[in-house]
Amino acid sequence: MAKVKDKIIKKSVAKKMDKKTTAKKAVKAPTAKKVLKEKMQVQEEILMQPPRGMRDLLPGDQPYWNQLRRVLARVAIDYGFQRIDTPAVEYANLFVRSIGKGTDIVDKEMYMFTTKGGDKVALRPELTAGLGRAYIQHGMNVLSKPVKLFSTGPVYRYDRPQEGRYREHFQANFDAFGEQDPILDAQLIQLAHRVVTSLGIKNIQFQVNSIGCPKCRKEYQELLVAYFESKKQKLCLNCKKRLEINPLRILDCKEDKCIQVATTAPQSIDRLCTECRVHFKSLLEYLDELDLPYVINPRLVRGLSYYTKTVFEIWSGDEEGKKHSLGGGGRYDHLIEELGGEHTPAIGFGIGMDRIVQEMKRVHAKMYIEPKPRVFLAQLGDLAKKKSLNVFAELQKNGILTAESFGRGSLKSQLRVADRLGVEITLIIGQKEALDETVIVKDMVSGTQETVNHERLIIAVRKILKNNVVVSHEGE
RNA sequence: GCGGGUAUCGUCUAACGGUUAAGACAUCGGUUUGUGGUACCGAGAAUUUGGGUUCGAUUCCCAGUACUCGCCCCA
Repeated sequence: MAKVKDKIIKKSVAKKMDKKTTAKKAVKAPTAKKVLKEKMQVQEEILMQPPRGMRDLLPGDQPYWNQLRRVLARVAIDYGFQRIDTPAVEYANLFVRSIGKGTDIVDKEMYMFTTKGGDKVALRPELTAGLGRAYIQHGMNVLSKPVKLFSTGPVYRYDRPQEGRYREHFQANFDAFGEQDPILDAQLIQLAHRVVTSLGIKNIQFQVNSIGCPKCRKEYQELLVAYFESKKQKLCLNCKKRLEINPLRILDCKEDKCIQVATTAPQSIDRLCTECRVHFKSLLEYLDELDLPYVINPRLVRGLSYYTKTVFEIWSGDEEGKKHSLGGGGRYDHLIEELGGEHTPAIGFGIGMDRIVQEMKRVHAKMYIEPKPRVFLAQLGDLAKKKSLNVFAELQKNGILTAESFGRGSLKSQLRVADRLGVEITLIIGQKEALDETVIVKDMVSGTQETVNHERLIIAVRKILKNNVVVSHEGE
């Protein structure tokens, strides 16, 4: 924490001060003290760590994230989804209306605050609501249907952090507006499947269910409440409360006794109205046709109240039989209407990017590694140092990715860095070369080097790189 | 929000209640100043915070914090 770092600074500065005071005179002591004090104050203020549940995505993790981003972007194009970005902050009411009162997300887990202007706003707990808002606001209903939107970004939930569960996490959303045909449902599941499998994640399972439309769900819910009322004594404390607020979620309870009660409870898929039953049936037919790994889970409910008909989740299983939820979604045929738009059937799903990355690591998935520089530029002496910035820019302009360590003085230490980076060529500019307008081109593999004029530099570099590529291809 | 576990350099690990808190890896510098590797030398770098017990706490006790596991919930 902050005080740890204070100590560190205190200690190191104190030590340095000792050295200085003994070596020279105590002239600089007051400045050092002042610097120390300022540093301590700053570190106290910022605590040297982000708030609870927030974390950094460090460079070491980025190859996984890059791979994921690339796959998402590619799949979005393939399936005709267009990118959209909406703000992380929206009016709180948007989420209260869409996700629904009585859900934990809204009641317990939403970051809400009042702005200086007095607006009640919230950090988005999911992406769909904002997309719906944008859809209405920008009149996307006039676009040809379905309107397919793809979005990624941070979402926020005030949870207790755990592994794979953060207060800020990243979701990717695919949503299709304006089409009620169940083939869209199937296509979206296919898309989700494509995303995870092209990342190398295996042992995927989809769970699907239908929770009906408002009409048949109401009848079902009444039936369910009646059933649970009769068995109320056997339910856990939480579920007794749920009976009042959100009875569907009792089906989802993990308590043994509730599971027992729930297994014999009436199932929503048995109580669907004709329209919903037909919809669900044809979805299943499509899924069978696609040969996707799915099971029907009659107890799958989902925590957001805007869902209708189809709901589904993506799970992956590990060797120990543990299952990890990667994402989920469903149909929300009435959300746009509830937000004040015209009747627009829609379906969408979100995946947790953090959890996907977690899975990628677990299965040692392929990562996307940025191209590495194959050339290093070393300089020696003041004049060469000045020249080197231009040479560097020249190389970049010609598409030659170049590394450097301009801050280092000795040629030896620069070559050491070059060696560690595994570059194939090191360019050396010393005092003499700077005056002659030449550069030493050193082949790091053979160790040979030649001095070339500036004009011939790019050609010389390209020649060596080209030869190396041929060699390495033959080697493979 | 509730319960359990854990906490030492950047990382991984050591230290009968008494050490100058040790080592490895990594980082930086050097081995006569314009050439990589190895080797060798050197430097910086930690007891999560606050209390208590004790002559003395990294070590024992209590609390806070963070991480972690299970619940709740979810992605």
